[in-house]
Amino acid sequence: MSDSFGKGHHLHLIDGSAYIFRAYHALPPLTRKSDGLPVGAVAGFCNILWGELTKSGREVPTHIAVIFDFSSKTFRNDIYPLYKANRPELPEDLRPQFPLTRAATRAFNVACIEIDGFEADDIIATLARQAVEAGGACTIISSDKDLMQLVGNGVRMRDPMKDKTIDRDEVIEKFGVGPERVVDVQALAGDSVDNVPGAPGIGLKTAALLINEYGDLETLLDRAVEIKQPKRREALINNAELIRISKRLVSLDAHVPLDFTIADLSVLEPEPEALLGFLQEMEFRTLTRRVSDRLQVEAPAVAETPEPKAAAPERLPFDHSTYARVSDLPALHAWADRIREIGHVAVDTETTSLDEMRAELVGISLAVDPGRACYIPIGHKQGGGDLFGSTDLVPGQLALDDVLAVLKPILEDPAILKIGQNMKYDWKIFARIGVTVAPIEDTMLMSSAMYAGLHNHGMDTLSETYLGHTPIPIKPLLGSGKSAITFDRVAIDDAVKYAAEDADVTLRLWQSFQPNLHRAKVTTVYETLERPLVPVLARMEMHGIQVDRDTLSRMSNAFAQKMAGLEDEIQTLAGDRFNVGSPKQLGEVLFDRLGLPGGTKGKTGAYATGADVLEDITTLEDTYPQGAQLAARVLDWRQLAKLKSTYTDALQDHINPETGRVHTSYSLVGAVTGRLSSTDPNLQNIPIRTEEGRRIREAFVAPAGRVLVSLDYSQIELRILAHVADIPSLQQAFRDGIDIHALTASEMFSVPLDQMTPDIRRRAKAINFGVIYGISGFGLARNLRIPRAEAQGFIDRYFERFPGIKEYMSETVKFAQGSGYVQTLFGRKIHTPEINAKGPTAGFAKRAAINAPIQGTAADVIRRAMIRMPDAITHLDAKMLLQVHDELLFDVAEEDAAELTRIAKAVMENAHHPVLTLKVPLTVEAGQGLNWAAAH
DNA sequence: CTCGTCACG
DNA sequence: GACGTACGTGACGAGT
Repeated sequence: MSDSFGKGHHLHLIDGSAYIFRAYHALPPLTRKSDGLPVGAVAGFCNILWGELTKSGREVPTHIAVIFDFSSKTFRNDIYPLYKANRPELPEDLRPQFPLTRAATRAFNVACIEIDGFEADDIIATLARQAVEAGGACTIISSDKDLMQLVGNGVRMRDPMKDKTIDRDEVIEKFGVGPERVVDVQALAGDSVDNVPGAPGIGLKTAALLINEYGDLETLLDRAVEIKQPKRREALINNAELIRISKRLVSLDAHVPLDFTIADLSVLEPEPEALLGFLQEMEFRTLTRRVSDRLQVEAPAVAETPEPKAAAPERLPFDHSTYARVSDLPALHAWADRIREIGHVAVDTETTSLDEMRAELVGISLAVDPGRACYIPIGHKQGGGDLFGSTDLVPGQLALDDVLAVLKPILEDPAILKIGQNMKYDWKIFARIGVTVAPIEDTMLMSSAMYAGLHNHGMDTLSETYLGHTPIPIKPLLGSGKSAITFDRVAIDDAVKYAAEDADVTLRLWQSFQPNLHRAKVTTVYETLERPLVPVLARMEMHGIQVDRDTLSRMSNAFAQKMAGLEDEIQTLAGDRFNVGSPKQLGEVLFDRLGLPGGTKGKTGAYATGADVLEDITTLEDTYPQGAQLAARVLDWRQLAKLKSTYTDALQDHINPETGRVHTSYSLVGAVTGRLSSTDPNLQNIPIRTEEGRRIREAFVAPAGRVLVSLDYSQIELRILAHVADIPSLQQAFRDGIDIHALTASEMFSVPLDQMTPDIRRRAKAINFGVIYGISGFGLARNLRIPRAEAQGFIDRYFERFPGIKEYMSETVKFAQGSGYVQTLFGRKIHTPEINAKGPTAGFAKRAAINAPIQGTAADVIRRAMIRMPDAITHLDAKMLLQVHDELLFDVAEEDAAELTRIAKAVMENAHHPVLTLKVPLTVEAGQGLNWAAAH
């Protein structure tokens, strides 16, 4: 501990107010159980602060402080009374938490600083300056752009949420100028959130442009008359005083009088009693446990303190040395006995591959109580991973058959719960050796039901977030790259620790999640939409779909030839050889060499060359014939390159040599809305929109004597929208089976249905989709390639015709802002932690919040259909193969095709019953054929 | 390992 | 006359 500050020392300054707001908006409104005191923001604040204090790495501070705003009135209000005048009122349940966050900071034994008349940012500026002048380093932990002017000369920032360092480069990326000119740019651009006026009509982009051209703000104002654009010139000349005031508002005061020195801020260990006392008073169970765990480890003297122990008696630290290795049958039977006694067990399998269809079982781990877990090695091999690793088994392992003789009855026992993290994986591994695991619990799915939108649901995240424990990483065991080994080459002693810990973590997560599932009111979601889908998906994946290698291979060759031809043409047009697949090189050819207009560089400094850009260039035939042709060829080449690399080439590699079929893997938690996602390979994005791409579906075939049947929901999201937004005319149209886009067009543009033109219908269709996505004038304008004003006109008229839509949108956003989540009609929750953010993030969050209930309800509907499907079609020779969001694909014996279509259609159309009655019918369209293209 | 691009609903 | 925007995904090649 140091009582000075200077060279070699490192000061961390935490922007406390920012923490509070992030914490408040990121968490559901938590209250203290005993008296209902709102403490959500305090809880989040403590979690972030504790994370910051226990962070390990090279950037460990020697000195630290949390800085807060004292009040909303500061010296800036004397300069400009309207400063921050349009800030929304503080939420009622947040205000009382402010003093608590100060108390929390002190409880963690961290200096807590606030000074009347100054913003936290000024104090941070002052301390950062002093730190650098004393020869030390300073890291500001905040993502506030107003602090970016301080970066440089030994001062850096770190965004605590993204854990991203903000250095000079990031500042330039954000403001277009270095830190020393940031205030000039801010003074010009103003800030609507803080009510800094700036120059009217000048935004960040223009401001940076001007400052870069003239050097600094004063020079710019002096020479404003030279500016060519009349609007800009007038804006600067007429508002010079306002701009200077703005600069004073955004400039931080680095000379705030302080009654302490940096030396007083040295890092101190928390006093266990004070800290645990505070946390217990707040009734933060998890954090109390986590802190007491940690302090016991680091400060053994505290272990005797009886208080914290009593607070979390059930919590055991993770101790890898207690995990058992099971090498003989008596030991295995002892574990089996304990499992039968308590009726549940956490299970995890270790294998040689992440691909369940090729993975070989290496071992099984079991956990029965927290801290009580074992690993049963079965397939570990000799030879530690060198190239000539033998195929001899390591001695001292039980044989698979002997293990299964004991475990199969347990794994299939309807009275014993099998708990896993991502159970679909283990289910498939066991299924391949003849064991059908049931009933199951899955901590990953529980997390997804409770916390979708807040974080991912991997075991590491869950363990860190809810157990305060970082599991042993797999990387050091397996290595990486060329020298990577498979799990069967891992030393058994290491494997025991790693594998048993996974089961232990899973068990503890399950215990901690159980009560929360009810509290979050998502038990039904978990039990009816998540858990039962596991065996359904596992069977679909294992069955796979037949893909014809020859068809793909022929297409690959044809594509390669066409591409070579196009490449020649492109090189000729360009006058030089370059890599057509490189967007960077292509951009240089188009915009530098050929001098085409419209070249815009993105933030990485590369020209944008996306399809929309290239399409615009193709229209310049008269002025730039060469460039227009080149762009057209590149578009063709790109399409072929995509089809070849992603589909015709890659799919061949995914044909399983044993089954001759392609086995995708669905993720139940990949999408926050509840949609599935598909990987390795992704079979949910096989081409269909272009004729050339569509032919790839001809390679997905039915075996001899069978056919593929495709059933897809017609307009399911629009139907759900018509229901939730309660639009009678749209609902009636769906009931009458009228073309919904044509009807929309007719209502909006007052064109009778029998006089509808394809173009008007196309526009209405774009608007209908836009609404589902949280429409904006900008987005629609870009999609339809029409002026923004016209697009806005369409939207206005749409809202006029269908007022329920606007109401739904604002109600949904309002709900999200109040609660932090939105819900589907089946109760699935999707959290929206960014909904109260400021800036462009808010726009994203709002649109996502509008879309999620619609997309999510549709996802729930097809999940329900899939779960019911197997029982509905048992009497038929048919298999469900694929799901593509609103489509199910079946493989069925020819003679059963008609019956399957009838039944599966009925299951899908009634999937929402009985829990939900919609004011619109759900309809399903069917097709069948010998391949997927023909079935659609 | 990130970015740009593009395939799907 | 721009803070910046349609929603949700996964895979590939290029380039760092």
